[in-house]
Amino acid sequence: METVHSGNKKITILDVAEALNVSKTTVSRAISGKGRISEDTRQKVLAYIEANDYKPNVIAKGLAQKKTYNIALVIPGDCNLVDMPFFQNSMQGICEEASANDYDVMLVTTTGSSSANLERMIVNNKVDGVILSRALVKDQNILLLKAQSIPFVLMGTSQDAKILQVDNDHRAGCSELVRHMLSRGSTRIGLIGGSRNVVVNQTRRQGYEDAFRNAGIRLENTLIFEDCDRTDKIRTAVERLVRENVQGIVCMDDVVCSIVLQILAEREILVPQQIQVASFYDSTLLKNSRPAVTSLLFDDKALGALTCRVLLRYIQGEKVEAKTLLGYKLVIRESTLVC
Amino acid sequence: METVHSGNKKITILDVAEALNVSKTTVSRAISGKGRISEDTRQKVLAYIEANDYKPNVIAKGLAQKKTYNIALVIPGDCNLVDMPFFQNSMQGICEEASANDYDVMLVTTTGSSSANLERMIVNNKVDGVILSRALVKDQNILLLKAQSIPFVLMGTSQDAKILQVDNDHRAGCSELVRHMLSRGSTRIGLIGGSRNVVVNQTRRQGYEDAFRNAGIRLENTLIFEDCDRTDKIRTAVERLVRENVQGIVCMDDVVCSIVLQILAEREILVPQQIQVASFYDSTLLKNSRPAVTSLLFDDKALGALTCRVLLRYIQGEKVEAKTLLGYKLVIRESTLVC
DNA sequence: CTGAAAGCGCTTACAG
DNA sequence: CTGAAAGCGCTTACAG
Repeated sequence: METVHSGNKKITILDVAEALNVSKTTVSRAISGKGRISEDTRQKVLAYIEANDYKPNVIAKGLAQKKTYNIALVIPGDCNLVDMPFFQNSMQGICEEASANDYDVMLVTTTGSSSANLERMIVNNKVDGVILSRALVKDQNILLLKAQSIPFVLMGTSQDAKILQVDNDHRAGCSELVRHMLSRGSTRIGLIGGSRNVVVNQTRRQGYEDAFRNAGIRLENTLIFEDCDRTDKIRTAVERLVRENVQGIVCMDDVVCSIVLQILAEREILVPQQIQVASFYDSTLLKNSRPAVTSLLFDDKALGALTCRVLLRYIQGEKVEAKTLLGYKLVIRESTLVC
Repeated sequence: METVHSGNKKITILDVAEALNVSKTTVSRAISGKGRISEDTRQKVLAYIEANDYKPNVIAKGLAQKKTYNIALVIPGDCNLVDMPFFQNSMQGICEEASANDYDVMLVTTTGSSSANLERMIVNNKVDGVILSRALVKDQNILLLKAQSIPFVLMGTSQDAKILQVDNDHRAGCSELVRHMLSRGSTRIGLIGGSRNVVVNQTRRQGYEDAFRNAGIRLENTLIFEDCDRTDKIRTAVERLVRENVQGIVCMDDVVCSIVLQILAEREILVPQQIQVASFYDSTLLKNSRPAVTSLLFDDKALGALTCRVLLRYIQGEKVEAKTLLGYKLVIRESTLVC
């Protein structure tokens, strides 16, 4: 049993079987741990494999088992800067978790309307399951995945209880943030929201509403601006809110927030003295802003890892939670500190 | 030849062969287009496949051909916000190009020091080639890929001429940008640069130096600040440059630039009247900044697509350019418009 | 032009 | 406890 590093010729299961004078079956069993095998031969095989650097061909293994050991990660091709840290961080969590379970991650980008790339991946049998990284209100990808009846989990929230979901608890988080602002005598807190077609924006809005309800303060619809996905719309919203004499503005995300801060600065409105400002999502974008902005902090990497774990468990036939919510951290900074 | 949509039982090559009373070989040939086959039977097979929605199992095909029809995309797990649009956009270009060639993209995140995930992917035989999305000066991944002698192309620049490379022409772009600033009487333009361990930062610096050389202006090393990867370092650099009475500051990227703008604003230094500012990289981050910032614009999606195309051609044994540079666009905005 | 057969590198009943 | 054989779904010399 000598160690041979014979260039880059890949060694196969047959090679190790012959070298050890056992059958392929035995080698396979030693590796997989399935089936009866004596501890002796098992160690012998493992030692040889270790010494000769044998790596089973996962593709062949998959073919025999009708598995691929791949999962697909679907990310929207059209997301904006503010969403990127989320995708980036969750992506890393997913990759690491997958790796740890000997799975690999296939990347699929979809463009809002078309799920063509995802469909191709599925009909080509290249994946055992799928992670969706964002839900739209009417989601093509979800429709497709259900039709194909392929295991998938949504890293986000859906009204459809039959869909496996893992998400940050945006609703509770946003509610607590707004409660924080309402608790200091303020009753008029405006909301500048994002696209209503994106589920998470709806969820955040619900959190906003919860806070008012819990505090027994009447919700004024004139203080809520949705679909603010462009600077001009945000500008209009800010101007209206200023005219409405709001005591605070909550922004759907950091990009919205940085624009809001800028508009307020132009109009020489002091934050937080005249108007408090907070963001529902904390990225590095606001790290250098003055004043520092109160916002919610989520652990996106952990979210990705957990989502991946749920999918893999589901694929392996284990029982999984239908819906899991992860915690948040309310980070109070200067922008909501009224003296 | 009736169309059957029999639930979700996947149909195999054997099924279509039997239905048509031909051999698997014939079906295979009709699909691949390889080998002699009568146009008649070819059409017959193709029609049946179309009607019955047969999709060849790419995994099995790959096993037989010792291919995977997958490529790996390596992205750094530790990149900061400013790099994300680049990764996001190039990623999309890569995915689309791969899809168009019936290839799929596997995602690998690496953490500076460790190439473990990449290595796993390779020894597991899961990919035919690799795209590297960033080069470090001492790059672990490159070392690994060379050792494994697996096809790869770098979406970036390397001194090593033996590495296939596709990159934006950062050097020419940066040179032109600095020339633009020098051409208006200014001779003292400072540089605030990023990590010296990242190759592209070196390339940008070369462009900066080229501009001085071409203009016959002496380069002052006291105006060059590198490794400015934290706010405090940037602050120090800006303060020194202000004391040096520079007429302009070029920033390595948009994050650096937005911080620089902020610091100048705090000190009530007018841009561009007192100091011009420009960025070597244009992202959406500066879209809303006042004044609008002059910077370079690259087509990252096209870069990704081309990189992917080069890799696929190389894998298929075609001749490819050793190094390709893509163009840029100098976008002149208010921040460098001195009257 | 077409097909039988061997093979890609594994797994897994089945038999012993 | 171990192995021969069939099979996963394809491709591709080889022979006709």
